[in-house]
Amino acid sequence: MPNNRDNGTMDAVYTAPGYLFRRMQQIAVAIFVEECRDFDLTPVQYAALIAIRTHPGIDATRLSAVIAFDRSTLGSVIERLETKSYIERKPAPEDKRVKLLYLTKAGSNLLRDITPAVDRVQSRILQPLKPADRKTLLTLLEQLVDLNNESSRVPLRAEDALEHLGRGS
Amino acid sequence: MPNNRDNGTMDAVYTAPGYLFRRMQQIAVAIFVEECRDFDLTPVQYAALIAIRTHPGIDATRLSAVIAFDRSTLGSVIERLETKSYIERKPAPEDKRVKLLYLTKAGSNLLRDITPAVDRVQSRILQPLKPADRKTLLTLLEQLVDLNNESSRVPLRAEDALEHLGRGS
DNA sequence: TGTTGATTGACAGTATACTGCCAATTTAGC
DNA sequence: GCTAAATTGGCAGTATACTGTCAATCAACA
Repeated sequence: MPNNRDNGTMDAVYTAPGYLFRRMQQIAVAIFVEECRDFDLTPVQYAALIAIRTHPGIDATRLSAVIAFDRSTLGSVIERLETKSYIERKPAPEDKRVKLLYLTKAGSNLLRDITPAVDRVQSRILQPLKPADRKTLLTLLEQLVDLNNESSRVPLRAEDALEHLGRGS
Repeated sequence: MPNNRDNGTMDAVYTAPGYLFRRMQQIAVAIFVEECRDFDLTPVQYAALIAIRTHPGIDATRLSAVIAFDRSTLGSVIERLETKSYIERKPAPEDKRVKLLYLTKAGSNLLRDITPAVDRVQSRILQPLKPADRKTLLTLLEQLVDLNNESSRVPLRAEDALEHLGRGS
């Protein structure tokens, strides 16, 4: 078999940034699931909980902007978090359309308990690299995500949450 | 509002590798969809087609190993590709369990036509970075995916396809 | 003030991803 | 050769993601 190495077009797939980012995302999720098996929480649910803790009383639309997750997807995420009693959804008195999100005590406790596991996740993802390379990759990755923000379907708008808080206070 | 900058825990989310890889994957998919709007093809379907072209007569299980996609997921991907007549599924004569995958003429033509768009996708993903940084990031990313291969739910096994070909020839 | 336009949350539909489970089939061990 | 274990593809169930659409509601403007 002389053509073991000339899989040709497959190499183009294996070295394409799009393919590599997909693989890394899958790997990161797999590590998260493994480390957090004891807690009934997914990566997206974790990010949502952190954002709600940081911005108590945020609504779903603003939450989606703050963590850059799709608003439609977030609907079911919020529903699951509410079913598990980690958050509460209260109608806003001054606007009958919006529902304000608050962390419950159970949600707060969960975040406290899961933090060490999540720290291990982030550490394990980059672990195979040399420390200097980890730093380099992370810096470039942050830059790239930021510079590509507008190419995303749901660009990150961290300020929107403050706008919202400005209303109430 | 004095605490604009101390969103504290959100910064931990924004700089976490897991979060950044998720964002980059979403961005990469968004760019793919935009560039390939004229073609009825998703990133996963594209990778599957390339792999089938490279390994004609591969079966679903080996295909999942060659592109490192989940076998269950791949079932519906293959079904969609077959519905769109880009591939054919033929029963293997020597093993009644397996169904062999082949690219059709339409699939072949599609790959030929879509290639420039896919090249633009890969180029656009890294475009915001300086050329030297693109190379650095890509190299580190390739290393990281390779070193984390076993942490993936479906590790890449490029050789399995050759094993399979060894049977028939 | 009354209508238009925007916003919010909900829903339907499609496409990954992953976990399990299952039947048919093949292979391995005895 | 016969049974047990492994393989293959399919299916059900859950969880992202994204596209649309829709009704209720609010805001802005004529």
